[in-house]
Amino acid sequence: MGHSQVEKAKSRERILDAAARRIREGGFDGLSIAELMKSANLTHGGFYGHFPSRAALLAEALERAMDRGEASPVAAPAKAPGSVKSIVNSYLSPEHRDNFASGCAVAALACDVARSDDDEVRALMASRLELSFEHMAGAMGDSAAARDAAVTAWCTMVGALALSRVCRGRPRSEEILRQARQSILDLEARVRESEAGP
Amino acid sequence: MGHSQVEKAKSRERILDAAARRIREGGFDGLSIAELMKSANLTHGGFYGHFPSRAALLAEALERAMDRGEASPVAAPAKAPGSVKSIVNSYLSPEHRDNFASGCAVAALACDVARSDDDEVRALMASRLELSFEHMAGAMGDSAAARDAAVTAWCTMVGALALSRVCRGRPRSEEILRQARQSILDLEARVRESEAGP
DNA sequence: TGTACATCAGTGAACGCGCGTTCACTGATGTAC
DNA sequence: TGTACATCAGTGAACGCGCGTTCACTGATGTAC
Repeated sequence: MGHSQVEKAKSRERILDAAARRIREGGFDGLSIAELMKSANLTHGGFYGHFPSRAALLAEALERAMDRGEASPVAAPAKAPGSVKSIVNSYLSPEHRDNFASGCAVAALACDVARSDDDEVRALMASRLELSFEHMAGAMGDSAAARDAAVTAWCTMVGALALSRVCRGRPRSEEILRQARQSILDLEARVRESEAGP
Repeated sequence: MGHSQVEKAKSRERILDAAARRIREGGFDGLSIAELMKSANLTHGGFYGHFPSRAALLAEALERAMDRGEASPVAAPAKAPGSVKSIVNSYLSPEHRDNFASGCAVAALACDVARSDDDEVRALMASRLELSFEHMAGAMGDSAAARDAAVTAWCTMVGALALSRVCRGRPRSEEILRQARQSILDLEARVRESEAGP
């Protein structure tokens, strides 16, 4: 191939998209440069023409994973606010549970990021979480109570998706999703009541 | 050293305890046989006198991690039931957040187990989760509503601890713990009301 | 338009390293007499 | 009690392997004239 900046940029995008999917499937440790480059139709040696190191790629791939995907908590704020019901119905669905690669990066990687020594990586997820909290607070009415409830709702959603995945193949897996959906809708109802009250 | 069955069993315990701590700190991928054996004051070659493979150790280490530790959701059922307040106060504390090695294995490893191909590993966490749900249901009054709420409470606790760890060092980290504690206490209050009602 | 040259994205062999695992050996302990 | 032997938990060198990373090279494309 010749030296087209456009072509090079496209290669970089392919690598980054593949990495963003792969870390959600297999965690940070599950990604190897050779496999990654192969899945982007390149050979491993070319990697360092695009990224300075594996660690630098992982940080960028996490960012991409958090910005992409229908179920991403961060993709949502860009869209119309949506109802709490539509949020929990898509987030806490069997489809999202079964689809790691294009699902929520927080649910897929929270444990990995939690124990990461890399401050950049933790800061990145922490800042995207703030956007997710805001988005949920908006869907709940944007009151003070809504902003508090949004944090709980996110904890419940992330925990429920992870536990539901652990239990996949058992009836409990669906029960977890259903319970969490209902609890968050109840939570919203109480927030709205307190809003309407004195 | 001579061939004392007792001494060998003690070595095995040291290896297993060290492994149970290490996987909670660094995930399954963060454990290497050589480092593990060194931390148990042994050399790496002796490992296979105790376990048939790394994978077999990981399964046993996860089991141990889930059975041990003050904050473990599974250690709790063995103790007196305890109040919901005492459970959330210890589980959702900064101390638990900062202590991976002896903390809850679910919060530390849910993402890793969720994506594990090893059915044995997922089945193990799934079965211990059932005990945890039962324990929480008991603390909430053991009604039908309590059993439902227990599932939500666990999702919230696990999610909150993981997200709080991601945000460590930021004010948000403590806010997450506080919000989750309060929400679970609110949840319990509503369960008790429904119990006392018609 | 056609030729000569420069650029540089991508190639693939090679590196040092740490990993999980194997195995011949060691030497302290328990047992037999 | 003392000696000779058997046991076997633990040792440490060695293995093949895949990893992240480096680098001399290739060859298609863009540019200059």
